[in-house]
Amino acid sequence: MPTSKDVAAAAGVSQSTVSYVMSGKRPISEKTRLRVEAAIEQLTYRPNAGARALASRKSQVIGLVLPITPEAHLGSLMEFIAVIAATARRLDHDVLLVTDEEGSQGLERVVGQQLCDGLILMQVEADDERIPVVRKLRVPVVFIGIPNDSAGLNCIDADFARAGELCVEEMAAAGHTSGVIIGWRPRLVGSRLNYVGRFLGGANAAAERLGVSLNHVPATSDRRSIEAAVDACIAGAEGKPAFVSPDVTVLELLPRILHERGLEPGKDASIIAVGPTPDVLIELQESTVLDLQPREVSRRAVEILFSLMQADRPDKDGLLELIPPRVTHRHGTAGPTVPVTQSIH
Amino acid sequence: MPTSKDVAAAAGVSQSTVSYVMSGKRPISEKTRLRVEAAIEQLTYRPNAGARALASRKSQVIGLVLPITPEAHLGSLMEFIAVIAATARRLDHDVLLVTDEEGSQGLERVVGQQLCDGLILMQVEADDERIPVVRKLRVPVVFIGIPNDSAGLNCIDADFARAGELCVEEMAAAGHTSGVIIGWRPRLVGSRLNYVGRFLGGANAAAERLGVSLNHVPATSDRRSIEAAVDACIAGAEGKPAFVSPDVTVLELLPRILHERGLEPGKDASIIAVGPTPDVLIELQESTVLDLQPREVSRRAVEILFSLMQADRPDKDGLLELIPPRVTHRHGTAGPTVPVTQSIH
DNA sequence: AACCTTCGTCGATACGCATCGACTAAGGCA
DNA sequence: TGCCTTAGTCGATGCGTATCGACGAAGGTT
Repeated sequence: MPTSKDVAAAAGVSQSTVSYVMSGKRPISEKTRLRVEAAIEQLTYRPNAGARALASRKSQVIGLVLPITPEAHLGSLMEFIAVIAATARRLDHDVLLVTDEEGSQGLERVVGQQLCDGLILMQVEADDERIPVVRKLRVPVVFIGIPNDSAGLNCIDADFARAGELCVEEMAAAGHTSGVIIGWRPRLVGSRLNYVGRFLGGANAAAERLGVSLNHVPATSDRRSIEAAVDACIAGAEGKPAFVSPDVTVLELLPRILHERGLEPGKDASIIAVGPTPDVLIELQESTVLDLQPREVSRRAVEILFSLMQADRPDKDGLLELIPPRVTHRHGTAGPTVPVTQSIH
Repeated sequence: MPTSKDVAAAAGVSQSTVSYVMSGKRPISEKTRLRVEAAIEQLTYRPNAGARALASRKSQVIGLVLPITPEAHLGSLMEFIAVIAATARRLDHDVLLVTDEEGSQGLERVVGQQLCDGLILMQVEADDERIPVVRKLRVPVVFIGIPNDSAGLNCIDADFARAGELCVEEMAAAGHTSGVIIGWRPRLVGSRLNYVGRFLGGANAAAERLGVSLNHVPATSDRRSIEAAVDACIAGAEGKPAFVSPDVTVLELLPRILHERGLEPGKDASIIAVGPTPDVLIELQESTVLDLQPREVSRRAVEILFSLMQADRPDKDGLLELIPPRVTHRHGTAGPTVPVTQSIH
């Protein structure tokens, strides 16, 4: 493997000049720069990451910490990861995977070894056991998710409370006076991931404010219990019933179930989908869609981390950023149509 | 951050002694070793990864290369990643994520920078464009997936051909003379990921050998087209029909569709599930299940990579390892039951 | 008794890069 | 003309670790 010394020799300059050409931290004459760049090209020189990290005290790597919990939806996790990796690369950094087999010791290890210049923590729980560890770390950390005590921490997430509000506001705007939230799976509802609670909190507040009667049942993959929830809502509804759900299976079944009961979505009843995956969307017509913008959340997480890494004093006050959901009204009858109208509240 | 020098001072030995205590590459007296270990513990010393990599020419990191293609099922990808990361950690290495935004240049970069000691490539296509690049790399590489020309490469995957065979053998053993494979999604069938073809090849060969009449249709998420395939199979079947599918949606719908037609799975018809996810399994009773053992594939990929990394001369002949599927016969009527009988062919 | 081996430790060096200080040449200003 | 600044480059040093050679001590062999 060629070193910067080899490049220097090939270009007829000193090693330090090669370094300054690459970093741009001192002025270099056009002529010299071109010679060095040509030598780099010709030798296909790549700076040795270890040496660079040792000398500069920066690894150019960020750590991505993922607890692989059973309640997590692995597919959506993967989407976050992809965006985080791409964004980091755009900022000339790589991503180290830190799974939580080691528990929070893994964090201490990768930071202690100086493998990472910063961390992004995913699947943050309400009372996350990693928080006390993080507070002692000497590198910036960004949480995706909002723990209960977020003081001094840098957190970002989709604004689930606002999403809950929006669902109810949409209902009210469409003339509904009652609706049901067929929510997340029971094990998720009971978990320490608090976004379920944030969503319901927002929804309930809006329901009270707008005079909408709102029920909530957890989702199951069992058709009969979904049908029971639907029927209860229909029976209890004063006017047209409205259905809110973030669950893939529920969203797939809902149109069929409503159809069997002689209700036409978009006319006799409303469906509001929360953060659906693309394949659900294809079949979900005549509905309102809340996009929770996972890609935007991921992108911002990386951007925040970088701004912290560049800051001189990382002892900031902490930061809480909530990405607002996007509301889309879908019309049409079949095929992978695109949204027709879109309103941003 | 404490360094090995600090540890040495605290223990009253030289820095090199600390190094030898950690590596065990030279004999150290019990007494000295305990003193050094106590100092390490007390200072919470962690060797600097950059310095270690620089001096030893090993980064203790493996690169995981994932093209984030739309046809990939992100959830199952994530399962591979989790197992790979855990296995690597058990072997005292970390995992660097290399997404394919940079294309195959990303491989050259991470290896050129000596960020990784080895690579695992996922989502390997029949005629993968990364292959020529890989052949020039100076680090060991393991492919998960089997390209058409695998000569000199180290490849591992589930044995899809054998899985296809097994499906048909299971049919024949259960007395079926005809069946249908409701396969993967069309965009996957048409993609360059060749496991679909390997599966069908194995199935067709076995069908011919055993005199089973076999059809194949791609899967869709559209219930009507699935029903059409089922009806065609029922109509064309001489005896009881058999249904094979790897698709989540199809497997969820199949029992219901059969039931509507008065057929009872396990009695009047057979369902063979190929590599289903846990949530599908919960509802899939009275069926035969082929576990493609993704965790075993991931684990072996890492193990093979390590054996290559430890080998002195990496210019081996290449290696092709296929993990046999596991066949399970499921009985029972409801709930997350465990398999009752299991046969390994 | 002379010699050889093994054990246990130390000092010195190299790994490849970033960075600081120093130096020269050239230009600006009085 | 003399002084000061800036551009452009080089040499030297340090980052923290692994590893090689050397060395004394202890034990074993003839």
